Amino acid sequence: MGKTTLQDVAREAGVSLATVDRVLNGRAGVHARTVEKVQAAVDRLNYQPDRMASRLARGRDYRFEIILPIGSNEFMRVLETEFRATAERYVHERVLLNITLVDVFDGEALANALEALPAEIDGVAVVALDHPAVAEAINTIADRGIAVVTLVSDLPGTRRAHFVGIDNSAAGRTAASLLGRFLGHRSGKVGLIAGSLALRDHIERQYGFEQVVAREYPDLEVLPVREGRDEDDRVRRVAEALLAEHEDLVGIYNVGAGTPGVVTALEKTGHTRDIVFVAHELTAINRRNLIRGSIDAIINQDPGHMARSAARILLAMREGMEIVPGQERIKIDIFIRDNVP
Amino acid sequence: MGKTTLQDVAREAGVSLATVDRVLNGRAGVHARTVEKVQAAVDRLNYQPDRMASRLARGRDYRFEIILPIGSNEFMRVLETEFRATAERYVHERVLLNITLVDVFDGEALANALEALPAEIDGVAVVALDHPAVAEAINTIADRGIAVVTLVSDLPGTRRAHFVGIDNSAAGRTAASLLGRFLGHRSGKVGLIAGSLALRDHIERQYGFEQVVAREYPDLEVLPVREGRDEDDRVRRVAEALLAEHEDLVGIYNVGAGTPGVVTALEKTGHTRDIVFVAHELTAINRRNLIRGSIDAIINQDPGHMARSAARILLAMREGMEIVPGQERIKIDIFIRDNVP
DNA sequence: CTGTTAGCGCTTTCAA
DNA sequence: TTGAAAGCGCTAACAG
Repeated sequence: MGKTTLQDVAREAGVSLATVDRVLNGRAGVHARTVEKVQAAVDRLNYQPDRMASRLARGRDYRFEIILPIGSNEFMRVLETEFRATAERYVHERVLLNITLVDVFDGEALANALEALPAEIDGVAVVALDHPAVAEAINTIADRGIAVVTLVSDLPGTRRAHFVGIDNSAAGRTAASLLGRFLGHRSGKVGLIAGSLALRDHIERQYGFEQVVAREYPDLEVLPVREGRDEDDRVRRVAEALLAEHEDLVGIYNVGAGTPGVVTALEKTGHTRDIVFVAHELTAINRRNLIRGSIDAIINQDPGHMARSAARILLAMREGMEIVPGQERIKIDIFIRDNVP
Repeated sequence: MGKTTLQDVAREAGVSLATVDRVLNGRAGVHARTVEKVQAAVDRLNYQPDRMASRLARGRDYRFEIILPIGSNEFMRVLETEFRATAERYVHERVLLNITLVDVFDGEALANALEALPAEIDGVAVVALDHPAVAEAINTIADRGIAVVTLVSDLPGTRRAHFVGIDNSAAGRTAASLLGRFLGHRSGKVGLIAGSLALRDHIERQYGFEQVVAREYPDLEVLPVREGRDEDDRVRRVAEALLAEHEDLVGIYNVGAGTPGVVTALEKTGHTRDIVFVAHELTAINRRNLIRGSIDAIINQDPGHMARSAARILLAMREGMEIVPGQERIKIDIFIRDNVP
């Protein structure tokens, strides 16, 4: 029961309301002995603060910064839209979400954006590139007392408090399973296209994929990964090269964005039926291609879920809720032709 | 901005706080002309109530009833656990979730349980059987002013306010796609086992399944559905019969619960490798069998998500938020051997 | 039918 | 270093 209130604690500790508030919120200027007395009372009564009341009384807004990749990557655009929707919902609860777009493929730029953040902000969610400058920037602002949450692509080893995203190794393993089973033990080569080898989520997917192919589908040969920068056109050229160079290509796994590029390549060369193509992220464009049959399966991370989770975690950390640092795993959805929403 | 408060509206309308509160919460005893004045002021100022403040001030608890099937159906037990967890989280927000277990396969019993609900409760979530008595009971309590939400299995045509669950036709279609593609165009018979033909979710899955097989996999013959009552033992016997009667059986789709029964049948007859088996609900037991290879794919509805959604909707309806009556679609998750969590 | 008033549990000046 | 008191936006008696 949330029955015990601040009042009860104050009485029990023999101090005033304000003092209890001070120790509970770690505000300075309280005698060590008093702190202890209050702590003891809190424990004894098993006091649980009422967040509704506290938010009401505070009046001030929370400010969070969301840093997303700029560019044509459709998934990121959807994610942005979801964050805007989340922001709207939260506006009535006194929390402000500000969205900033930066070039994530440029480590220095990302690091600068991070360090340029005003000191008053309460937290930041960022799609992180695996670059030394970025890691350093994250540590810097984390030390400044800002809660940092990595989004989509993690940066373990830094002092980020949380990661919100899918289990990318599992996603890669799933891609391999799907591709392998859809192929029905045909043998041949499989091409992999990633956005960048400095994007940890892509690398993890690749590892997961290769691991399952090695174990379960030894008749398949995984070609060396190529980079497509998550841009349709660049990805298309990579796919075309793959198709031209390997006549025994039986499958393609697009690890990152730019799926329409692969579709174009497949269509132009007339390979939509005989090459199994597994992609990521269900966007409007991918959805259409899935239904038309140019994509065999899509492995998805739900952008709405991610945006809401990130906002919730950022807020929870600021409100002093007990958040176990670590990660919030967003579930993987799989779409095949007949279950697209 | 949620800047405008009740005060502002009161001033603008030239009435008191209490009167605004009355019209906003639809309480009786307000002159029609006053109501209009207030409404006008609300519209003019685009007033948005502050739910935190209102919950704080109200003090009273909301009471919701959750009615779930009793029995060994593991998915339902997990759903129950999730509801208990949700209840715990909500206790600090002044909402009480009470869980009642009934035999859902017994329409009369379910209807009685529904009608026996105390009049003071604010809402109920129920896994509905497609039975006339149940439909009537739902209408009765809905007319009594209680918000009714159907869970997992819907009952359209009644005055239930909302349905929380997956798109079961899509689930059935997905099962067919997976089974068909995993079979790689082998031909033969496919057996379907449902819990009961009076469970609408099972029927919808069956339809979706048959539709895709007819359209995409004409070499597959879908056998008439059989009922397994969602009980492991009964399901096992049905599966054994299927196996014994059709030597050209190539696939099984278990539409409802009782999946361990199918696994046992498959193992005893040595058919774990050559028969493709698609099941529903990722529970601890199913998970193990998936990894061991006795199940080829699992289509899941996330019980945690369902419990949280149901609670949220029930609450939102009571707090007068604008909830579009209809359905809250829970996403379908697909699990295959390499992505089980 | 309508207004006044006292809180809900917490934060935040402002004094002491 | 601590306490008293005034709200935050809303609800709910209780008067009028």
